[in-house]
Amino acid sequence: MVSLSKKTTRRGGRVSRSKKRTGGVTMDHVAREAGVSLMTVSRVMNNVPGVKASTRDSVMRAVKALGYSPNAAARSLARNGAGRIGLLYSNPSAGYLSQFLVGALDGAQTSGALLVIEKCDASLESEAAAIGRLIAGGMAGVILPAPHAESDSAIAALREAGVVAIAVGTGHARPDAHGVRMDDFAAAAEMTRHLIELGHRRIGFIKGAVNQTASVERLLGFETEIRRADPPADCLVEPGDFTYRSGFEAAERLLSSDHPPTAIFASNDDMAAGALAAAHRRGLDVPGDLSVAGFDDTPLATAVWPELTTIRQPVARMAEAALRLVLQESRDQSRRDSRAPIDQLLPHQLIVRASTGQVPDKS
Amino acid sequence: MVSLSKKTTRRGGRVSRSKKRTGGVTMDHVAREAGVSLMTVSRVMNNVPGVKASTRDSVMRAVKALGYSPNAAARSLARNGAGRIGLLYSNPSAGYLSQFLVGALDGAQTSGALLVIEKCDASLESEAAAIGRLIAGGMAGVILPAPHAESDSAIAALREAGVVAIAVGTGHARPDAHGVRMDDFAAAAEMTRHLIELGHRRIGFIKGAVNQTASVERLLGFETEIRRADPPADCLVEPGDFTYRSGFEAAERLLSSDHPPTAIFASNDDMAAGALAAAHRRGLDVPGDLSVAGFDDTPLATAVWPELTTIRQPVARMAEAALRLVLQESRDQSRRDSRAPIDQLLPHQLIVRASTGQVPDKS
DNA sequence: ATGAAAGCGCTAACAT
DNA sequence: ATGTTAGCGCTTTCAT
Repeated sequence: MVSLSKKTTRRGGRVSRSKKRTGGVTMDHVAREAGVSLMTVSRVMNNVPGVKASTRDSVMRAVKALGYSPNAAARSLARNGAGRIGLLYSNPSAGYLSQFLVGALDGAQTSGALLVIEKCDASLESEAAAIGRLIAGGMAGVILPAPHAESDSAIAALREAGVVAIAVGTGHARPDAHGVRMDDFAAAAEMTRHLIELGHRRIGFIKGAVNQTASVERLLGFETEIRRADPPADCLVEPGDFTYRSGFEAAERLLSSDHPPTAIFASNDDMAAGALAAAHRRGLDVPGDLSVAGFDDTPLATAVWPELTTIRQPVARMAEAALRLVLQESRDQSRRDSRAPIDQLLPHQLIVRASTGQVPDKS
Repeated sequence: MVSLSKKTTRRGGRVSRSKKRTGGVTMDHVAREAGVSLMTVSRVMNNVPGVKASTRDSVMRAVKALGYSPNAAARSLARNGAGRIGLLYSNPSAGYLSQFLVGALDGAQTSGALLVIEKCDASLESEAAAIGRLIAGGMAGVILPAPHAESDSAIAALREAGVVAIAVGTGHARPDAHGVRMDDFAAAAEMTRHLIELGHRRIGFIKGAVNQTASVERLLGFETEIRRADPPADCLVEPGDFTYRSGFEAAERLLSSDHPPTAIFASNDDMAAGALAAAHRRGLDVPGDLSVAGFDDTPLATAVWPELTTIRQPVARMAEAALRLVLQESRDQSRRDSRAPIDQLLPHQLIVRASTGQVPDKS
C-alpha cells in the first residue's frame, strides 16, 4: 500500500482499458513525480504561502517535466461555483469586442474561472433580461464592458442580488461598482499635445456618444490641452456617436467651414475612419493636407489607409484585469462586504502612425 | 428542514453556513422535485432514449419550475474530457472573429461543451505550437476557422493525435476533415446576378487571399455568371488579400483604367470598404457613379457609408454547427473511425443595402 | 510545513 | 425503464 496502491484504487480494475486520455497528466502524477502529496501540488499551483521553497521548486520541476496544466473544470467544480463569472455584451460590431473576449477568455483560463457570456441588444429591457439570466445562473460576479458599465439599473440589479459587478471602460470611477478603466482624460490630452507639437493650431474634435462618460473625459482632456497651448490654439467641436457615419458627417461639417481645421481628432477609430473618407472625398491628402487621429486602436486603425495615429486602449488587459478583480472580490465578499469600490487604472499608449503629420505650410 | 434532509447530509453538518450559492439548483433538487432518481434526470437532460414519456415530462416540469440549468464544469469533468473542444484563431482583427466566438460560445453553453480557445499568429510554427497545446490539453476535437481550416499540417497533426478536426469556411469539402461551410460559389454568382440585373455590364472583381480556397470559389462564381449574362457582360479582375488596403489599391487600378467598370465586387467587406474610399477620393458618388458590393456582412458593412450590399455569411451559425458536429463526432469516433468526413453546408443570403444601384445612364 | 478525507455536480458502467 | 455505485481532477477542512 505504498504510493501506487492509490492509483489502483482510483479507477479500480473494473474498466480495463478505459484509457480515455483526457489530456494526460493530473496533479496526482505531478505529486508522485515530485515525491509529495497531491495537496502540496495544489498549494504550489495556487501560490498558497505555507510551502517550503525547496518543495515548491521540486514541484515546479515536476510540473514542467510532465507538462502539467490544471483542469479548469475540476477547479471550478471543487471551488463550488465560486469562479462562475458572467460577461454581458451587446455590440458585436465593436472592434472592441473580440479583443475583449479574448482577454477575458485568456484570464479565465489561467485563473480557472468559468466564463458565461451573455448577449443582449441595446434596449434597456433586453439588458435587464440578460442581467436576470446571469443572476439566475448563479454568477459570482459579472463583468460589464461599455456601454453596460454605464447602466445604473443593471448595476443596481446586480447589487441587490449580491453579485459583484465590475464596470469596464467608464470615464471615471463609479460609486456603486468596482471598475477597470483607462485614463481617458490624460490620453486625449496626450493626443492633443501630439497634434499641437506638429504645429496644428486649429483642431477639430469629434465627440463620442453622449451617454458614455468616457466621451466626456476625452473631450475635456482635449479642451484642456487646447487651452494650454502656447502659441494659442483654436478648436471646433462636433457631435458624434462613435459610428463611422457620424464621423464622416462631422468631418464634412468641419471641412466645409469657412476656416477649416488642419487636424481632426475623433473620439474613436470608427469615426476617424469616417473622417478619413470625408477627406479623401474632397481630394485632401492625409496627412499632407489634413491630419486625422483616432482613439482605441481597434483593428480598424490599421485596416484603413493611411493607418491611424491613435491611442491604444489595453482592451485585452482590461478584460483580464476585470476578470481577476471580479474573482477576487467575489471571493472576499462574504467577509467585509461594505467597503469602497476598487478603481483600477490601466496605462494607455499613444501610437503614432501615418495619419498625422506636420501642419501644411501656410494655408 | 423538510425536503432538505438530504441536503443536510450532503455538505455534512461541518460547514455550518457554507451557503456559497453556486447558482442553486442541482440535478439532485430536480430529481427530488420530480420524484425520480438523479440518473433519470441526467438521462432526460441528455436526451437518452430509454425514458418513459410521462417521466420525461415530469422531469422537464421540475426543471422549469426550479429553473435548473446544468453545470458545464461538472459535466465536462464527469465525461472525462469528452466535450472538451478547442478553437484555434489567429486574426483578431477580422470582424469575423467576434461573431464566430459568440456563436461557438453559445453552442458550447447549450451543449455543455467546454470551449478552450487558443490563439496563435500567422506563422506556421506558431500554428503548430498552438495545435500542440490543444492536443496536450486533451481536446476531444478542435474547430479550425479560416484560415487554419486550410492548413494541411494542422489537420494532419490533429488526425495523428486522434483528435477530431472541423474545418470551417473553406471553399470546398476537405478529404481529411469534417467541414462546415457555405456555398461561396453560389453566393458570388448571386451577387453578380444582382449587379447584372441592375444593368451593369462592366464589372470589376477584387480577389481574396490566394491561400484560401473560398477565394477561388468566389471568383469562379463571379466569372461563371459574367459569362452567362445575356446582353453579354465584361469583367476586370484584380488581386487582393482581404485587407482594406488591398481593396483600396485594387479599386484605384480598376478606376484608373481607360474603360473603368460601373460596379466593383470585392471578395470581402474590408476590401469593399477600401474600394469605397477609393471611389470617394475620386469624387465618385456611390452608388450614383459606381456600385460597390462586398461579401461576408461583417460589422464593417454597416459601419461604412453608404452601407454595403453584401452576402451574409451565417458565421455564428456556422460556429454553432461546427461545435455540434465536433461534439457528435468526437463521441462517435471510438466506434467507427474511418468513414467519410461530413460536409455541412449552411445557407447564405444576399443583403441589398445602399452601395449598389442602377448603372449610370450613359457614361 | 505537509497529508488525509470528503465532496463539488455530473455521467459512466453496472445492476435491477 | 429506472436506480446504484464509483469516480472525473481538484479544493476544501481538518489532522498531523
